[in-house]
Amino acid sequence: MLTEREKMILKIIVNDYTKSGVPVGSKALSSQLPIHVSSATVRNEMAFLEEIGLITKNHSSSGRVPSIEGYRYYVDNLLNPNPIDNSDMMIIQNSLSGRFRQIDEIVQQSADILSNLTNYTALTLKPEQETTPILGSFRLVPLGNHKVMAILITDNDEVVNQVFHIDGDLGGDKLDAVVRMINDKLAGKPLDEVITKLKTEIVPEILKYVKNPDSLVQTLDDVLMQASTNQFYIGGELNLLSFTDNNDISYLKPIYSLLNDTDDAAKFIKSSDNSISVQIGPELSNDLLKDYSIITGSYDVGPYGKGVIAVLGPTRMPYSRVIGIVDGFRNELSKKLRNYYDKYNQ
Amino acid sequence: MLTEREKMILKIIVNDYTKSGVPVGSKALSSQLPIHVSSATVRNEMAFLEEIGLITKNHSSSGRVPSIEGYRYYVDNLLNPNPIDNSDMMIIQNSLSGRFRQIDEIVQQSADILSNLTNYTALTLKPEQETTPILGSFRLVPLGNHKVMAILITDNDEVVNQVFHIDGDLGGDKLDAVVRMINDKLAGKPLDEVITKLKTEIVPEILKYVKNPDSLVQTLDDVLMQASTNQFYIGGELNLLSFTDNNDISYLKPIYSLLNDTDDAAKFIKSSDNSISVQIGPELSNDLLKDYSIITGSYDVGPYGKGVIAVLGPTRMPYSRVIGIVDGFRNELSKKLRNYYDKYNQ
DNA sequence: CTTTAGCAGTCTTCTGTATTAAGTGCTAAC
DNA sequence: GTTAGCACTTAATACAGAAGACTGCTAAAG
Repeated sequence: MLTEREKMILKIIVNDYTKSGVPVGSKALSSQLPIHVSSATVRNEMAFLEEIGLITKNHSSSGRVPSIEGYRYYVDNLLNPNPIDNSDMMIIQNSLSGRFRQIDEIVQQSADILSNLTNYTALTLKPEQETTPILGSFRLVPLGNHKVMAILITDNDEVVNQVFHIDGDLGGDKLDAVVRMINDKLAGKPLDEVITKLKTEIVPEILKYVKNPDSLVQTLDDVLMQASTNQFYIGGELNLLSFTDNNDISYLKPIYSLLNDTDDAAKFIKSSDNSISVQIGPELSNDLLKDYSIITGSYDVGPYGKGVIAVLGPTRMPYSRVIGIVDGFRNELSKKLRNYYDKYNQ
Repeated sequence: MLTEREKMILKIIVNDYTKSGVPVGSKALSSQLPIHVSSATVRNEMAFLEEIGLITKNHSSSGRVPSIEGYRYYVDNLLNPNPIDNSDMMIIQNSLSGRFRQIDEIVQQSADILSNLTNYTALTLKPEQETTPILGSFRLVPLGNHKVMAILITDNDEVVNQVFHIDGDLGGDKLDAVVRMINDKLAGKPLDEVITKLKTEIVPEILKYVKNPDSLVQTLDDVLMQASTNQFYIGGELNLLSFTDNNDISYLKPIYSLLNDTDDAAKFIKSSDNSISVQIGPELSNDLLKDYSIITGSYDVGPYGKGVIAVLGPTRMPYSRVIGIVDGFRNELSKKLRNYYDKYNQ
């Protein structure tokens, strides 16, 4: 347990350092403390904080910077989240107030807004129910010229489509028969079950109608996969450049490919609980991200599931400001999306 | 008119400099010349080449680098395009040999392959006819739950779709009536004409069937716009970082937004003629690109129009190698796409 | 027992200087 | 026309010294 004064000192160190990026020394610190103590006293306290591992120094005569444990202590015990700026809130509300045709658009745009507000990189994940989505219905629309569009609709408002070509002639009535068969067998079933049944039950049936079902089956598989993997958006990727110290391309490339791999990236921002969580550097257990922190906030669309927004920034980021923004944003987004769902999905 | 020896010297300067990035001096140059002359002689020649503006130096005692005019002379008169590597050709053929469902996929993937081969940034444009595309047909597919998908098919194999919501109830028969009306009036007409007629002729008609046609009309407009603007793909955006000297984010950001603006970027790679063209630095007439060159090559899909592939690299890029790659690539792509069209669009 | 002033010592950063290496231009001889 | 030789220019590198920012420790004061 730290004394009040030690807490104050740690707090100022974190605040100063995240603002300036310069290690903070005893003199500057003592002048900022609300109680009057000399720099020598502060030095004693700092020596103690270093001993217990909350701060470190770069070399023997430099100021101190927070250690990972120091950040953790700060985030858990010291930080009081800045309430979000009025102007920032206006920006959020304005950008979310436009017309949207699909959830994807809102969630995608959210990534851009969030990255603009923070000047970091933002990641957003669409709302998702606890259970696997359920196949609503399935369509095949002939477009003429051997082209067919496959459309898949899930119970959570997701529409996935893909155009493919079919060899030989296939009349609209045959397509209708295939569609009826598939819907009879699979509508109302969870997608993972649909995926397995596609191979075992559907393919043999399709053979009755279509001679060469390869492209149809492949397309079915594709749209199913697309509907069942969780969609993931990134905003402000370029900002990584400005907040990474090591401005070296060979260093950044693997980070970019990490971010663009949906599965990998999604696992960093799956927030366990209901609100805001902060993961700092090594806590992300990926060596590439050891100098970065991720702040995740989940947003809640009631019966339609939960989504996640997240900000990726340097470990030395102004946590209280960013947490305030993420919190404000997730609340607005929840509101907006509930509205959207209520309007169209009664 | 330059003498043979002057040409050789200029050629070696460009070759050396594009390879190493280091200004080239008289001594290194003389040792590379096929005829034996002393460095002093070379110095005399270089002084002349500088006088007529083909090379410059950074400071009074540095080696020489090609000027923009020097590059231009080299590209126009000196360069003999490397035939493409066998291994590179294999890579191209392999990546283009997979199954593709839509043109977009091939063209998009081409940008990635091309950027990988060159380590620069690649831009690709879909094939386009000389005349505006023609509206093939138009569909509205009810998806249930107030959702409707609009699908637009053009005569050049383009399929554009968008989901929108419709207030109130709108039975399938009403939708069918709207679709029939639109197709009757507009099918077979060029898209630009369709766009203007949408507002004047179609909207009043739609009002007969739908009370609140806003979202429908907006969607029609969107898909039309999407189908009539030329699609544009970028590969290897990140490579910009590694070949830009000034690794400064504030310098790169405007370039990225320039590249991501379809209209702006497309105008740089509209190639006038039928083959390969090279635009060097200031010739691009955009100050942001003054240190970059663009090599464009058009590919030809016969009656289905022409597309463009392009490579964006630094002015000091190995032109002969890159030109070889672009040329090899456009030939393969032409073949592949003709194949594709022949197969499905008889 | 805590706080403080003072001071020696450490390390970074900045500045100026010297040195080296690469390359040019010019001149005079071949 | 070509070449050798030399003086001159500039960038890059290395080094030394000074300044500045801190720390840790000690000893005195509260």
